[in-house]
Amino acid sequence: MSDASRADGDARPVGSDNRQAPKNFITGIIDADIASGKWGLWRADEIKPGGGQKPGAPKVCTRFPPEPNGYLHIGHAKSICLNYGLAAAYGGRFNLRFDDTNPAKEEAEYVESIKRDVKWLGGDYDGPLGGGVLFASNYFGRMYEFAQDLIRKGKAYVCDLSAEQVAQCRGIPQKPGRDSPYRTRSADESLDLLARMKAGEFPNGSRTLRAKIDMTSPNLNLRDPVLYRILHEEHHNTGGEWCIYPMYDWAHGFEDSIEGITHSICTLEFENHRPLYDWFIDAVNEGRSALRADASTHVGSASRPTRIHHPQQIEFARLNLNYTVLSKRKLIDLVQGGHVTGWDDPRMPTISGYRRRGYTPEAIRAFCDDVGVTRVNSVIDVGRLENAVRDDLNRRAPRRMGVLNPLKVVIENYPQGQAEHLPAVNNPEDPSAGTRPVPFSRELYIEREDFMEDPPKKYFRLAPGREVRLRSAYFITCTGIVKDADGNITELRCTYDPATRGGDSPDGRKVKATLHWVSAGHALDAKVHLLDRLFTTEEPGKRTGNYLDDLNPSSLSVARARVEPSLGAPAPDEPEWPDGIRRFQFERLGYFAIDPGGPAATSGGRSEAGLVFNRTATLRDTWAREAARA
RNA sequence: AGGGGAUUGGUGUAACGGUAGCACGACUGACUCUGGAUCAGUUAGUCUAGGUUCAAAUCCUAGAUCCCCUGCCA
Repeated sequence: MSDASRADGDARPVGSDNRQAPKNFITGIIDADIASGKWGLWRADEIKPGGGQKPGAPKVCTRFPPEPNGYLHIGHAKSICLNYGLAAAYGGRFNLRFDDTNPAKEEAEYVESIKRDVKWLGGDYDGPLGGGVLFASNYFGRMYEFAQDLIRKGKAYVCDLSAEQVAQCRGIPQKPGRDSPYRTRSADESLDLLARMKAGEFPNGSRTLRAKIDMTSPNLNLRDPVLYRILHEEHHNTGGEWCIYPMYDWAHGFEDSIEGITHSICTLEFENHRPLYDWFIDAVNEGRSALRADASTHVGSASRPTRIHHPQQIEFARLNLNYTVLSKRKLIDLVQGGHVTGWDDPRMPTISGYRRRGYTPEAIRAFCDDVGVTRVNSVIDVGRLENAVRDDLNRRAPRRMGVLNPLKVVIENYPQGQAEHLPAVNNPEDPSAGTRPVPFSRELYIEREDFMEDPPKKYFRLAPGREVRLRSAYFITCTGIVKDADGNITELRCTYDPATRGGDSPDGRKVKATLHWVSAGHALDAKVHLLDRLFTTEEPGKRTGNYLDDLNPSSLSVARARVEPSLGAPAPDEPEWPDGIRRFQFERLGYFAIDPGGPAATSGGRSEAGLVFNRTATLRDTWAREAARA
């Protein structure tokens, strides 16, 4: 669906770049539907002005239907990419619809965060392919009419049983349930009671409206499911208008029906619900006249309305990641328990967390394409996500130098008080990125780990008497070590070879290592958040039953770094990132993004702390692997 | 008296009766002013047992294992 290799960095949404959606079993179903003409063709009057659908092309409509009761996470990203990507690949329509049927748990704040995250990811819900932002609550009136219709048809009844009694009557999978004593209540009485439930005459939990299906069905969802419950609760959209709210199962299929969704894509656990959704639509359609081909002019009549649209539900396996928790409950616990700083903590697997950490939407889309879409429960190695962001940033992120753990180096033969600016390549993957001047002087900092007094054989970096290259600068040779009273190395004395200016030796002599560095007098102070995985085990909680036991105590450590001065303000040749987040590769260290702060950030905001970076990902480090093996 | 799904290298995913392929990882090597990147190569798989067929990952039978379903959550 997306082209993660796009280098121009513009903000085109997923899939609008004419690439085919990755093939999977869902595209197979859609292709077959198109071949059979199942969903018909776009009519001109169905396409909004400027819409991306073509009249006469086969109709494909998808949607992303989140409940606004939390922030979106990487699992939702898979669904967004899938649904938007399908609409894009087939010239269809994509709706963002909030499933806001439970005001007790939903908040407007979440609506805003979800819109932002979907858009950032490329789900362009109000662009050419988008059907806009929609709400289930906008359909409450029609759903209520459908409920009345079922009551009149003898297919639903108001039940006075308590929640416990309903559960009791439902039975267990191996045993049939029992009918509610209210199952035979007259339609007129149910209609009256439902109206009074809606008006708020009864307390929460006192009655429900239930479908009259089959209390002996092996599918528990068909044992007279609850359609409406009484909830005296203010709704973010409808206010106090309703004292009853539809259950998800009752509402969801109608939401898709009303919006003309053709392919209603959801996760595997809803497969058992599909017969119920089909039953609801069929129950409404019973006795109605068929849609005609010229449906635009066919409105039916009051006594015999036309049938409602019957979407096709398709289930796929949700995303699972190792070293990660994705259940909404656990994410809420992490936030409310103070184990992270908020929903957008850069260690969180939320879209806003990844954004703040420096991940790009292109990388997340590439990852979603990469893992594919199937009906098989699987666990994806989180390393693949990390690789996706490395892969994207390697091509696009400008290189800079920063020293996380500084060790002072004095170049003894470099004139005191002198400084020069050496050109450094901005991106070896992209020659057009040019160069930038980097100041060099007598006193420098290098990474403490880049020096060893007594190095093992495979250690290539600086050591007494050894010559290495300073990236884009000079060859230097270590001539002395300065230690404090405790024997800690506090400073290195080196000499440089003026003939190697720029990093090349005219005599062809080789060095085995190139080090990053900064000029002590020119470098900027920066705070760097070194972020690591939030959990130390592949399946958090597997061992003890409590996932919090597997929290990684060192998921966040803070480094006081020294970085090159070009980082202070956006350089003119710095790439423009559509989301405004400045991302870099610190040479030999990894990818880092300037922390944009966030509503939940209590520390780490730029204003109070100066320059703050979040480490997006480390570079692959074969030396670390080698060292660990020894 | 249960019902619904799923099973291909370490991981993920193709192959829809006709050469088991791709990606990631791992391992070798080359190259390199990032121990990065890149390039070349190696590695390793059809849940089990029967059956149908010239031919089975694919069809049939039996079994195994895993996931989902007993909210007035979604």
